[in-house]
Amino acid sequence: MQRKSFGNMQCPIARSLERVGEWWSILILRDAFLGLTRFEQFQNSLDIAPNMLTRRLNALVEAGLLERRRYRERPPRDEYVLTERGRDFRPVLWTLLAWGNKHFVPEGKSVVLIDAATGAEADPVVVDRHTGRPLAEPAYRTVAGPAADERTRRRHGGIAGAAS
Amino acid sequence: MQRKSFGNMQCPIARSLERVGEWWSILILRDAFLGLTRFEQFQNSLDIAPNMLTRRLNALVEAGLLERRRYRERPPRDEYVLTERGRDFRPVLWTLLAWGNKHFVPEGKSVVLIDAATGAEADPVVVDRHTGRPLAEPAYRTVAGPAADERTRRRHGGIAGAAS
DNA sequence: GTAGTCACTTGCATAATGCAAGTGATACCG
DNA sequence: CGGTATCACTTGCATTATGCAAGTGACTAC
Repeated sequence: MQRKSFGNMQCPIARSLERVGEWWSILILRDAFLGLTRFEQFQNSLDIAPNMLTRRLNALVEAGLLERRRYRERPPRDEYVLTERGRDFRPVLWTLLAWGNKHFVPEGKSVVLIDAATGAEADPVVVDRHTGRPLAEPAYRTVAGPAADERTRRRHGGIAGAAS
Repeated sequence: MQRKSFGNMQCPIARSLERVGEWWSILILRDAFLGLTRFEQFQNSLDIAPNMLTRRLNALVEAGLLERRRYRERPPRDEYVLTERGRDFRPVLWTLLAWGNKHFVPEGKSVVLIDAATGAEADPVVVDRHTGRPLAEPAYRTVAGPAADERTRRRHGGIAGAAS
């Protein structure tokens, strides 16, 4: 009985989770954004068992989020650096950070985002790039796209561009 | 050997993952945002085994993301509706959607966000609420907050407001 | 030549996940 | 009244995944 795969679902959220949805994966990415690159650094930071770290790093490399790069020949030592695909994951971390800070830190914030220029705390919001308006219902909603199959189309109202 | 908990880590991302980081949880939330409320609806939509669905729904109720509400007395039947905490999770789904659409849908987009007023496709970006500027490095970065412990402070540069 | 660093692997226990099947209360049809 | 259907689950049991502890191998530093 293997864990059911989300990879063959059409939904882009499901596809994303197929890559980062496992225990530890997102925390590894978080640390990669903080500048960690080496096995030992991740292990110290996360307090994760080495076999788990090996599996997750391999999976993230496999998924194209991290790149394994040799930084020393003898003995052979690799470091793990974010690819473009990996770096594009950053907005997800920002929204997770904001959500966590709002709901799960009763003792006060331990990590905050700041504007490096002013030092002021930043508050991440998701907006539409074109209009600049904050995404919110019902002004914005998800619809089935051009490549949607029957099941997806049934879930959502109509298809993009064909909204009455 | 139980799965290691992220709940006692200070990081708000880890705290968040403690609530939604399990397999299926985020997809259940996705469906809740699409308007699904009942056990059978989730089961049909997700193609998930009923015992798994029971466990995840209970966990999400426990974590305060969903609320169990009786909609019929005899036989007793409950529906699951998003709480405010659950609704606040929406931005995370938007960023996951955008990331998935960019990287994992070679056959074309199946789900897109649209501006309901114009029908135009929306492109989610994360900005600072105060300045409106897109979050990006190095203009914005995470720092240890007021309630940070030693470990957190070591990971990040300094503390908020104390940036030189 | 002993100890330390670094990135792992191996062995084995426990937990999580998953399928299949069953349960119980009720409604609907004939 | 009997049979089928709906709905939200449980229970049983197999298979993975996760995790700790310990070991390995190739060096480097003292």
